[in-house]
Amino acid sequence: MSRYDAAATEPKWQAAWDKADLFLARRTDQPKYYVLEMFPYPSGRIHIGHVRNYTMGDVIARYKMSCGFSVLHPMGWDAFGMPAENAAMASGGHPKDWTYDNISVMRGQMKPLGLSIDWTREFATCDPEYYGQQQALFLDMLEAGLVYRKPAIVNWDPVDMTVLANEQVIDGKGWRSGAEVERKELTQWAFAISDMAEELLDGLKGLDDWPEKVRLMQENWIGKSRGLQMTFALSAPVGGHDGIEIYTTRPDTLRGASFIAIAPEHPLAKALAEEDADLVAFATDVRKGGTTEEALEKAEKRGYDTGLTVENPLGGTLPVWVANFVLMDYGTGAIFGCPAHDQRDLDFARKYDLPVTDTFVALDDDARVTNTAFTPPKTDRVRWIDQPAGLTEATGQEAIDATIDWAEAKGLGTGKVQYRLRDWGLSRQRYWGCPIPVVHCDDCGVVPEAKENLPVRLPDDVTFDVPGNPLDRHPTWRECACPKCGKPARRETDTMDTFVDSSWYFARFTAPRAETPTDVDDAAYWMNVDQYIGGVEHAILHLLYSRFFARAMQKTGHLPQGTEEPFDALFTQGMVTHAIYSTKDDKGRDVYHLPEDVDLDTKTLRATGEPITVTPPVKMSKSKKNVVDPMDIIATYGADTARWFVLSDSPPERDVEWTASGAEATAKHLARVHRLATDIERADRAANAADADLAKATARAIQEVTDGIEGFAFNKSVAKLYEFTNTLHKSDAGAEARRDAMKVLAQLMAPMTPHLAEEVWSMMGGEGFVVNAAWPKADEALLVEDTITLPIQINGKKKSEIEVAKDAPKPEIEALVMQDAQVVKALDGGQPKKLIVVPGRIVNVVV
RNA sequence: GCGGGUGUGGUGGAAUGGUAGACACAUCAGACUUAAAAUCUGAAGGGGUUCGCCCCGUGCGGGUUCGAGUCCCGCCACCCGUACCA
Repeated sequence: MSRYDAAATEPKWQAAWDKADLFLARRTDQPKYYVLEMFPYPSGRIHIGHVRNYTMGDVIARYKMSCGFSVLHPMGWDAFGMPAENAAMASGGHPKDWTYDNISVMRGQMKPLGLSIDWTREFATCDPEYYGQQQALFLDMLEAGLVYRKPAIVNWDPVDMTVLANEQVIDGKGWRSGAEVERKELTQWAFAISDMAEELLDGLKGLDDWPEKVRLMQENWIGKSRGLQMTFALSAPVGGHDGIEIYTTRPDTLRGASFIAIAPEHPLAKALAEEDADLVAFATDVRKGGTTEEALEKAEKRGYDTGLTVENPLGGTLPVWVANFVLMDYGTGAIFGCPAHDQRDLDFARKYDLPVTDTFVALDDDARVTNTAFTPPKTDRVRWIDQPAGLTEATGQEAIDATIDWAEAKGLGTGKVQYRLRDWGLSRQRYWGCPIPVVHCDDCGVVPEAKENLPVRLPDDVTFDVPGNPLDRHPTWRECACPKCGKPARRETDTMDTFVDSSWYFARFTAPRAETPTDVDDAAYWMNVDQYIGGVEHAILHLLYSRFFARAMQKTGHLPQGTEEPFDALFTQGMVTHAIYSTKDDKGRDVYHLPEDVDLDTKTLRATGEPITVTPPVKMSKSKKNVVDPMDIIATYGADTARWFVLSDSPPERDVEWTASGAEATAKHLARVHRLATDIERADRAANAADADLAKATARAIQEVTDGIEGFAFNKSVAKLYEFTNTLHKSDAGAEARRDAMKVLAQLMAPMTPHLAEEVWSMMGGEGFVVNAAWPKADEALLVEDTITLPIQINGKKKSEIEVAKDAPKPEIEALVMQDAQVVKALDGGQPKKLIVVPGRIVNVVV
């Protein structure tokens, strides 16, 4: 008997599929199905997370093909971004070469997986054909008022004189220079996504096939809140200001206000700074550090007393402080602080010795705030102390609404809806991205490039030997003619955020070679994406930006109606994590090592014997070197083993810590299936009584495996396939019955292990390709069981069981239960306190 | 800090509020073999046992229920995101 030879079989079937153009997406009169996995960044080599992601998509794509859909399953490359420039800096090459080389390596690694991808649609976002269309989109969005320029804060490295990504700021210091990073304001292009906040929030309601958690995260990110905007009059006008406009989501706590805090960038703070050197020093000092929300939130809360006061409408005055925790971006850049009911305000008040005034107390507890702010949920009822709107007992939310009404009636302020969502700054001071197609003209100002001049191509002759944007220092690239007046002008040297590239690629796949960003006919046929699959790390930004782009593309005529929500169903797979292995260099910095370079038994580096530090598993990333190359599994055991292996065991939405142990056992199982097929091929046993049992098991397998695929529980489908294989293996049924069951097994395995499935299908005399064969349907009649086993619990613990007819009436079951030896023993002659019969499920006897 | 999630045997995991541990991995035992590999068969949560069974057990502490891995409250640990990593 010959062993199953994956190395020979897999290329054979891949060639056959190619020859038949099996995966070419065609517009037909069948219903269409668009499966998309988030496209990869070409980091160099595929990792196991990719295999997991693309195998899942392939299972769906092949399953839907079998179900009679015309399937679109494309692949491309999210090819712009920082790592290419970092590589150029580190090793002197060119980002373009690095990127295209990586793409070709990764494509070469993906092809052997036998994915049902229409490779004719492949593109990379760094292809001028793609980014040129993106520039056209940008110009249309500019015209439609969806893009504008505004000041934005960036991480500034004062030594390298360059803007840093958040990732490049480590503990508040520049990653290369080590200099303390400052927050600096630059004029940047931004998409007006916050204008669509309400729409984007509202749209979430219809996304029934998205994970609830993703919708929740997006909802919280958009952060709609209703609050009060009001102006506190300054006791004495200063620098042209006679009041401070604040925004608060807790106007109900106005009585507890003990100070006003304004952002260091607030116009009043800036005005005061002109004559106050100490304030300048304070503002400069608190500007140190990175721009992330996390860094800002975790930074020590610090303030500067301006000495100014404002009039409190409830009587008295409040001091005005400049505080580092007030953000100019949100609301009005000014707040009132209520220490009793906000921990941050309380910490601030204790630090600077400001009063703490309770506004409300718990219903059943008069305790006043000391060192922990009292912040019950807004839905809890509390007892109010001298509430401005006159409430005595009410929930926080009721009090907020009442206080806004009260303030509006008294003319103190107005209720206002605010969103946490900020506009999307898209300018990047980097080379390897899509050039922003505008020109700066001394006479005409900012002028859009003419569409006939697109694409604005990146120059190839650039170097990365010094920090900063090579486009900025290129000798000639900036120089151009103003599209409006024709005079010499300068190109914009900023490029676009790479999130722009990934915000419309799904639309481009519907017509990847069109001369316009999309072909509306093709988009109308293929959109929306029926099933989108990707990492949960994209739950907010990428998905929100794509939802915004779909709307923007509709407004600019690039997408048809009905595409506002471009992803009908979303599945977020868990992270593939792995421990990190590191040593220290002579400067005490971490040096990371690949898992294959490490001896885990001795916890040392194989090459040098140096002891390593093992850090608990986190998301695989190239920079931490905690990546595992799936190619060894593919090379050793074949693609089907790799595919089956990543699908089995772990539920797809859960994070998995990667371990390759077990790959061999997977390969053995697939060989066993092949052996079983060989066996069945040769068998000639006559039909017999076991045939019916096998038919039943087959029906159940169809049912359960299909349910698993439909429900993205591939691990359960795999478990059922193991079970069915064991059943078939042990079955005494006749040759024909076993052959029929084996054909079904091949079909059910086909989405997961397509090569082996084709092989077995052809051995069993199946017609054509298994992927084209209609998906098997379970015979309903065979799924029904006549008798069931009913467990008997005594006081909630299982003690016994009885066999009953499926539809046995309750009295009959009760009678049987009362005769059960265990029950008789437990009752000891008495009567049960309670007898609970759940038909078809369980019996509980309470004694 | 904030938002979201996860936690079950040695391991990955299964379980519409209803038999906890399906299905696998690793392990052990047996068959086949001169031997090994491969293959096949079987055992197995932990502890106790008079071999009938009994007790304990789903991160921790409470609660609801005839019945909780599942629902509620309070913790702990880890993961993802936190707007310039992609």
